[in-house]
Amino acid sequence: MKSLHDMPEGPGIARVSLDRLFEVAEVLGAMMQRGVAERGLTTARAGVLWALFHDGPMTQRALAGQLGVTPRNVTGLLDALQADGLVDRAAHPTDRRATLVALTSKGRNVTEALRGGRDELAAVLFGDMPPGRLDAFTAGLETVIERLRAADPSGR
Amino acid sequence: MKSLHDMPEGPGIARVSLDRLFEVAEVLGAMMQRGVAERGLTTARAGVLWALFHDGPMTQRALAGQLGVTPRNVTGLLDALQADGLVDRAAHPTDRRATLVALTSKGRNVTEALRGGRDELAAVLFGDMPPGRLDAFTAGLETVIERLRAADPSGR
DNA sequence: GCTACATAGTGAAGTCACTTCACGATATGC
DNA sequence: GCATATCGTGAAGTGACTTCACTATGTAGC
Repeated sequence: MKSLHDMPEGPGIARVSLDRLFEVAEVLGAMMQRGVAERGLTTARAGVLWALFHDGPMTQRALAGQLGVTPRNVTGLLDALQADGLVDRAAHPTDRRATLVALTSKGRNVTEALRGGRDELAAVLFGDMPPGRLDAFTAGLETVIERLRAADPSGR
Repeated sequence: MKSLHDMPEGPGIARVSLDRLFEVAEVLGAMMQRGVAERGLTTARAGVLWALFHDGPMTQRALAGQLGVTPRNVTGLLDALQADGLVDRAAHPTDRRATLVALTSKGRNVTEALRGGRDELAAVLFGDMPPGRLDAFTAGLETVIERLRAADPSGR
């Protein structure tokens, strides 16, 4: 009676592919962290800027939901971003408990620079890849994402 | 004079691909963290076990080099792993300054379970993919890794 | 053999991302 | 008008890191 674990060397090619995937995740994470640090940010703080950039001003609670972290954590991240003049906390027009968080113009500039960096990286990585191959590759990534989310009940 | 940043929507498909790559990195990271937490570990501690599992007993300094962190940090990680009975610190046979770190049998069992989980995940993700497609996908990943490392002077 | 210098591990102190819990201020349903 | 849910934040704690200083030991060079 052979189970998965009895295989002499595991699932072979599939295992190598997964290892490559982990490797990409690691190197990409390191690269992003470095890019973001160059602009005086951390990945968590950059995530806040990114969310505000894409979805506009928001309540701290909404931001917490968007980022998948606790509201308390958002408070801390915003304290730092506000100290750097990248975001602004304003009174909510109708709910006096809430604060509306928005990017300052400086914050918008920084985030646009971040986006520029991402686009440059995309060009370096994929710019010369023939469309057919790139599409296939991206489809593969999407399949992986899908199955990963399906396999993980903690889904987000 | 058009530069990359003047493009109305950026590099298009390439940008989407990179976003998918980030998404994979994120979801995969979350999944690994969850899998490892199920066995009472953290990703950093699991990394230590993994290194010892693959390369055998090692000096703390060597471990630090392998993991790309400071020796001081390794001390802390090992303290936790030792408290859980997963690793063992023994005197180095020839250098009395150094300690030789090795997996205990419990540590080996846990690490083998981790490996089993990885193999199962690999099977779920790639088990049913036709070899040709899988090879192409993995080659794509390797190209990405290569270029990422080339683009990052901090290379590891 | 002894001095000079490099190296192995760790204490002390600090940063950053995160959490849970408690609490005051406000909104809201009935 | 009052009970109750919700918004943000103080307090306290964890885990992964870092740098710096220090002790104990190895290793050259003379």
